Order: sequence, then C-alpha cells, then structure tokens
Amino acid sequence: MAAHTCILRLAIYSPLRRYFDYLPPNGIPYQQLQPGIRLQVSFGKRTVVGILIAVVSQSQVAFHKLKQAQHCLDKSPIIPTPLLQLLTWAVNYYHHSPGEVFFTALPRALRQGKSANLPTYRQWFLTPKGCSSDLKILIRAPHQRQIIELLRYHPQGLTSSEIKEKFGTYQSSLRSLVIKGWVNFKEECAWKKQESSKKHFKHLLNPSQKIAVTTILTAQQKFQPFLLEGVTGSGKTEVYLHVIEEIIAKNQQALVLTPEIGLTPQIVERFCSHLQGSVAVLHSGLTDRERLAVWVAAYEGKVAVIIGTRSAIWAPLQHLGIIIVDEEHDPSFKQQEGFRYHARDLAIVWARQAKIPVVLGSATPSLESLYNARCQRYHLLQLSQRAGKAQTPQIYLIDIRSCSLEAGISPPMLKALEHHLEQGNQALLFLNRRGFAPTLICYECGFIIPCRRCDSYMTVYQYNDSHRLRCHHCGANQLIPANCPQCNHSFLYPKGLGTEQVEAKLRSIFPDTGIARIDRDTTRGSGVLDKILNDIQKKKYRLLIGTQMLAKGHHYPNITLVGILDADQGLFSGDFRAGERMAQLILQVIGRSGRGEKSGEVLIQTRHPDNLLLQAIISQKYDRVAKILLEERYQTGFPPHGYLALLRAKSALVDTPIAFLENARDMAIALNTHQGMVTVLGPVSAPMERRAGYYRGQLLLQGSSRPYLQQLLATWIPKLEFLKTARKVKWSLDVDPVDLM
DNA sequence: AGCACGCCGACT
DNA sequence: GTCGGCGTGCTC
Ligand SMILES: [Zn+2]
Ligand SMILES: [Zn+2]
Repeated sequence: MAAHTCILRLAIYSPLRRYFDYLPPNGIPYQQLQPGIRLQVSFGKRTVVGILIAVVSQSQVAFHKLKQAQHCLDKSPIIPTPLLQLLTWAVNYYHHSPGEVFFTALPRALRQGKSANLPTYRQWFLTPKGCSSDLKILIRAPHQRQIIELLRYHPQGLTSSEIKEKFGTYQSSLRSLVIKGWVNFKEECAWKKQESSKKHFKHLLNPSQKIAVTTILTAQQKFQPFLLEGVTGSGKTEVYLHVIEEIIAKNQQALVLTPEIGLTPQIVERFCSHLQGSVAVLHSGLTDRERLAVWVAAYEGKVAVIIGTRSAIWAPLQHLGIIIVDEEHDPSFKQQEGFRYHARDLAIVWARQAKIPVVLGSATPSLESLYNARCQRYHLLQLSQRAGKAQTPQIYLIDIRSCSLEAGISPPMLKALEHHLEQGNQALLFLNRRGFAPTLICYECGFIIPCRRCDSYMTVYQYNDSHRLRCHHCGANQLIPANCPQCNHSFLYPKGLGTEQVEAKLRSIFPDTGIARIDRDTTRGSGVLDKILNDIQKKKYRLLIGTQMLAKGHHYPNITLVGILDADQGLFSGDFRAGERMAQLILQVIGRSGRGEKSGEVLIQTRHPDNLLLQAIISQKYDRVAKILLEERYQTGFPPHGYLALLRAKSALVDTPIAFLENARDMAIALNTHQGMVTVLGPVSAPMERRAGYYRGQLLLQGSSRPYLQQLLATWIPKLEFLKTARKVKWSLDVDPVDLM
C-alpha cells in the first residue's frame, strides 16, 4: 500500500506553524494534483480551503489519522510556480505559519474558495432606439425614465454599480428597458486597464541614465541586483521606463514596487503614457473584486506591468522579466504586523529564483543595500546629475538654543520665509509631528494628560478633530477636559509643537498667503492629497507645512525655501534606525527645493549644530552620512553588520509577556549550538511597555552569521507554541525587524 | 485562530 | 438545578 500512497501536503489558514496532510479526494486524476490548486477539506470541526503545496509519499502523521480531502476547487493551479517558490521561501525564512503566508498572497475571493475566473461587470448603454425615443411614453415608469436620462448624459455607458449608486433599485427597470429594446449591456472584464490620454512621449536620456539603462539591460535573463542611486530629480523614473519598455517588448512582465505614498495618479499616468502594453495597479484602495480581477489578468498574462505597494510582491506573474523597487529604503515595504515580510528583500529572492535583474532605486539607500553594493553583491549605478539647470541648494543651520521661538519658528527662519514669499516663490516647512501639540499639561500641578490604554500622552487637536485629545498609538480620543484630572485646576495648556499649531501661527503672520497643511489628518480620503498637490502646482498655496508626507515623492517645482523646524527630534531618539530614518527624511525634504531654474535655500533648526551626523547631512553627501551610521552599526553589531530576529509578546496582564519570553529565552539558549555566533538578549519590556491596553515585551536574537541565526530559529520557533506560558500571550516573530519598538 | 469540553461559582 | 466564564486540548 505505502509504495504508491499519494499524500497531499496542504497549507491551511491557521496560526499553526505546520502543513497538514490529507488523502486525495475520490476520482481525481493524479495529473490534476498540481501544487497551487485549492481543495476543500474538513479541518477539526470546520470545513476550510487548503492550498496544495506538495504531493508526498510519506507523512509524519499516522496513516489512520489522515482525512480525505473533500474535493478539488481548481482544475489547474491558481498560484504560478515562481510565486509558490517565493512563498515557500518566505515560510522558511520568516518562520511564520504556512497557512497565513500562503493566504496573505491571495485575494479574498480566492481565500474563500470562490472560482478563479476573471470577474466581469455589465456596462449599460442606450441602443439607437433608446437614444431617439420620446421619453413621454415612460410617464408611468419614472425609474426607467431616470435611467434613460442618465444614460443620455453618459454616451460611453455606465456600470451596474454606477447606476445602483444613483438609484437604489434599478434591476427591474433595466430589465424592462432591455425588453423594450432601448437599453443593452455588454460584459466587460472587471480589471481597470490604466489608460492614458497622451501616448508615447519619449525623453532623451542623459549620459549617466544611458549607462544605467544599458547596464541593466545587459543583465537580462540572469540574476543581478542593481542599486540605482540618484538624488530627486536625477531621473530614476526615466531609467525604469526605458528598461521596462525593452523587457515588455520581449513579452516579459515587469513588477514595480513603490511606497504607499509614492503611488500617485501622476506616477501611474507617467507609466501608462510611456509604455505600450497594459499597466495594472495594485494598492490598498482597491475593492476585493478589482483585486481579484488584476490577479487573474496578471496570471493569464493579460498584464505587462504591475505597479503596486508592498503586497504587490505577491502578484501571480509567470513571465517576470524584471523587478523594480523604487525608494527601496522606505519602511513601508516591511509589513508591521502578523506575517512581517519585507517586500524589497522578497524582490531580491524572487529575482534570484527567476534569474532576472532587480533594480533598487533611491536617493538615500538603506544601509543594508549600500553595504551590499560595497561588497559587490549589488551593482551600483549612480545618476550623478540633477536634471535641468538647478543648482544644489544652500544649506544653513540655525542654532535655536539662543533664539526665541514662536510656534517653533526662529527669527532667521521667519525672515527667510518673508523674503522668499516676497519674491513670489513657494516655501515648505517640515515638522514630523501631527496635531496642535504633543501634550496637554496642567499649569498648577504639572500633570500631563496620559492615554488610558498606552504609556504615552494624548496629542492635542484644535482643528481637525475640533478640540479633542487623541492618542497616536491606539486611536483613543476624548474631548479636551475642562479641569485637571489630578488637581481639578482649570488652567490646562498645550505644550510642545505640532503642524496644526505652526499652520495657525503662519496664518496669523501671513494672512494673505495661501497656506496648506499636509499630514495624515488633512489628506484623509481618496483624491484629497491629489487635489492639494494640484493646487500647489497652480500656486494656490504658497506656504506648505507638513509631516513626512511632504517629503515623499511629490514634485513641487517652485519651492525655493525649505525649513526644517526640528532636526533633533528623531536624530537622537532611542531606536537603532532612528538616525538613518531622520537623515533620509531630511535629505528627501532638502531634495524638494530648488528644482527648475531657481536654486534653493534650506534652513535647519537644531540645538546640536556640531553634531557629526547633522554636519554630514548638510554636506549633502549621502556617503558621509552612511559612513557615520555604518560605523555605529559596526560597533553595535546591528544590520548590516549583524542579523536580528525579535520575538515579541503582549498580554493584558503585566507579567505574562516577560514570563513567556523568559521560558523562550531558556529554550533558545539550550538550543543555541553556536554561542559565539548568536546572542540572546533580554527579555525586556518594549520601549513603550503598554500600548492599546497590552503590556509588551521582547527578546532579541542577534547573530553575526545569518545561517546560524536561521538554524536556531528553525529549531526554536516550532517549539514555542508548546510552552505553557505561550497560551497566555499573543506572540510573534519579527525577522529583520526595521525597529525595536 | 476556532471550536469543543469540562469544571466551578453564582444566581433564578 | 443550569448558565456561563475560562483553562485546556486539538486540528493532518
Ligand atoms: Zn493639575
Ligand atoms: Zn493610546
């Protein structure tokens, strides 16, 4: 019997870190049992969907315990082989449960076992008869009449959902109209092929762009990572476009990953207008249906280029020819909960498996990528020139220890603002803190209003959330109290600085100037940011104040003054990556100024004008910045001079996370065969111990060798779920954490 | 996670 | 008595 037993190894959506073995359903030909198909199985007391990962002949589980799968949900795989390989790699590297890994890659409909057909929608339009007929006949059918009137406004037709949006009930009316022969429909496939008005507008490349393009293209059909380094405005996007053009001309596909904020309609438009072939977009704003449609279309090869955020790394592309990761240093490529994958790192893995080139682009590369380039693992390509005639900006530090500040603005900063606005130019102020003020404090007793669920203070909001306090860590909010909760005194005042406050101050100083605030609070809702950006182009706003949203990827050609209100915040805060982040942010903001013809000026307010890192930043030489940071990482054994894995645990009770982590630590130390190679540090409570009602702790594994760290994780992590103390906490592993918060 | 089972206190 | 909270076990 055992000789030709066929056992199906399935991934099932559950936090359990293992696969589940089943026997094949009755009457299924062996050839149909391809990895990547889905089956319906009984799992415990439930019926669930499983994904076939492998067909094996042996199982760890006793034969009599194996259940038979109920039936196959697919005739052929819904996950292409390269993606299956990538997912399998991710299961092993991130030591996460296979079920959650494989299922996060799928659109919701496929997770639920629905069919993998290209979803369609109905496009309704008027027939010639419907166009010309007299509406008076419809006097007793007001719904039908409304629909006809609406369709006459939209000669290109309307979708069912668009009609449904206008009138709640519509189906019976449409049916009657179809019978009358006034209206008809056609089935359209539901994925929005991105269209562009302008087609084919070719740019000439400068010499360093040309070199980049040809170098990348000579590496086709082989694994080769490139680090494309170039300041904002040096034309990285042009390089991407020329490379992709060549790739898709050979009937291969291209995948472009961008940070969350970078995926603007402008950038999509740019790709569409330059590229022949269908471009599809994948981001968090899509409906489930649209996501499924893009997935199926991509799998069927109907899509040549996918542009998307982090999760687009799971696009089912069978003929991938190149991957591009733009702004590769951006932290949004790392998923920060559950299955904590890094899309940039997975891009490298995919490229290696598929033997294709991968391009990481950035003006301020991550230290990891920079280090890889130095070790010759990545080919470094530099775009030296800023496009156009613009000069690099002049940068000045303002020592604010000896200044009196008004809403965080020093006299020299104010003077510069006045000057640049008088010249008719635009100015930008950067402050990486939302709200009116980070704290509300009692004048009498000094009590600061805390969040009830976090070890943190409530942020004061005056405008957006009209007179409320909000916690940035858990979302809790309340009205601003009239009296101090501790001493009942009524004089509570906001202390510290936020963008709302700066905006208010600027409005009082420059009452006749258009002022825009750009942060997460003013840009909620789709299209809002886009409208603000458009109005900036039109010079409706001349003074901009904002958080890191301002820094990322948008073009503001007329800005000649950039002011950084607080360079120290972030530069000196606890986390090991804080310095890198802040340096990248400051350099990105600096890059916003002085494009086009005008050269720019940058003013940076600081209390530490002599700080080495700050000095390196204002030299605008990123390699100087990197040298300082890399030296620091070398001293501490942090990435890229070392590899990290962080075990996190949280619970509503104070002591349980640490108790679990202590058990976990003991186990790790016992299993650690190479103590010189992997160090177990902690456990300690998290920098902010309580968040959203949970007490949090963490245990850090630091390795000087990645294989040894991985080997320890592989033996250790599967054992953790059997610890008694594990039941009382929520725990998760973070391989290559981007921060230790 | 999601579901079932069994034990114990408390409440109509 | 029996309702329900929660600790424990199990998922091929
Ligand atoms: Zn008080
Ligand atoms: Zn909170």
